[in-house]
Amino acid sequence: MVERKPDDQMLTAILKAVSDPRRRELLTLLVQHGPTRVTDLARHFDVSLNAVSKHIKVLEAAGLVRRRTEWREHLIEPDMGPVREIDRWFQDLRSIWTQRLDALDKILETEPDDE
Amino acid sequence: MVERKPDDQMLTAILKAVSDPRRRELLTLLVQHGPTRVTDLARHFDVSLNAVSKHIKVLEAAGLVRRRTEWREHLIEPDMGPVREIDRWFQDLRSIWTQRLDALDKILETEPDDE
DNA sequence: CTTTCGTTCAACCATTTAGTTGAATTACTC
DNA sequence: GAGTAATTCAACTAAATGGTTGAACGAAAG
Repeated sequence: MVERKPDDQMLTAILKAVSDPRRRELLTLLVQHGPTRVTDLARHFDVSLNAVSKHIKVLEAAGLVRRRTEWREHLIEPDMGPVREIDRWFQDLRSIWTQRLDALDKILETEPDDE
Repeated sequence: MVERKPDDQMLTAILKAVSDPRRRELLTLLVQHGPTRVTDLARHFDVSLNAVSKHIKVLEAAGLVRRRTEWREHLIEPDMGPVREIDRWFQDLRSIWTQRLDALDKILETEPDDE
């Protein structure tokens, strides 16, 4: 459910997930401390446990964290994989951009005077 | 610890801006065709001109496009600059991540017995 | 058997967001 | 002067989002 559908939808999910500061902070905590229980993650914030639980679900749906359930304890761990999707998109964008500029340069080269 | 105050807000604005598929498409059009009028951009979508105008404002607030107003015609052009902020954040995150894994490796090295 | 623990689920509420339609603006053209 | 063009602004609606509180669940501990 993580990749395999390199669709725009997945990219949207990933970007939406990290566009929330709380979720970015959550991700930071996770890469700092490794697999962590939901309750322990929630301790770092002044919002309810439920709010944190929901944020984790969003990150999970975006494939940015995985969950290892050991009965009532759910260990959450980060997965940086999906970030590649973001990188790829921006790289594509930049490539189109520079390509266009190069083409423009060539035109200006052959046609020195213009209005 | 996480250094959240200064440009976290900017990062949020940028990520929120590109998390919308319509706005990503808008950006793609812009890097493909260069400076374009609002009306011409709107032609590519099946939503109202006003909707597109609002999307552009969001992109503008995030610094992802600039606007050159030549009387009633507003020329919109992309600015890839802010994308660096995104890159930087993810790079930071990954750096923390690999650093932690390295530290973990060292521990496992000296302590062959696992718990 | 009752309590505790870690977590999700369900039902709400407030705010934000993406969309709409209908002005208002203001130079140029008829 | 009236009409047109390109855009924003204002007001509104519907849906999504982030937050809350109050269950419920089911193993473990007392």
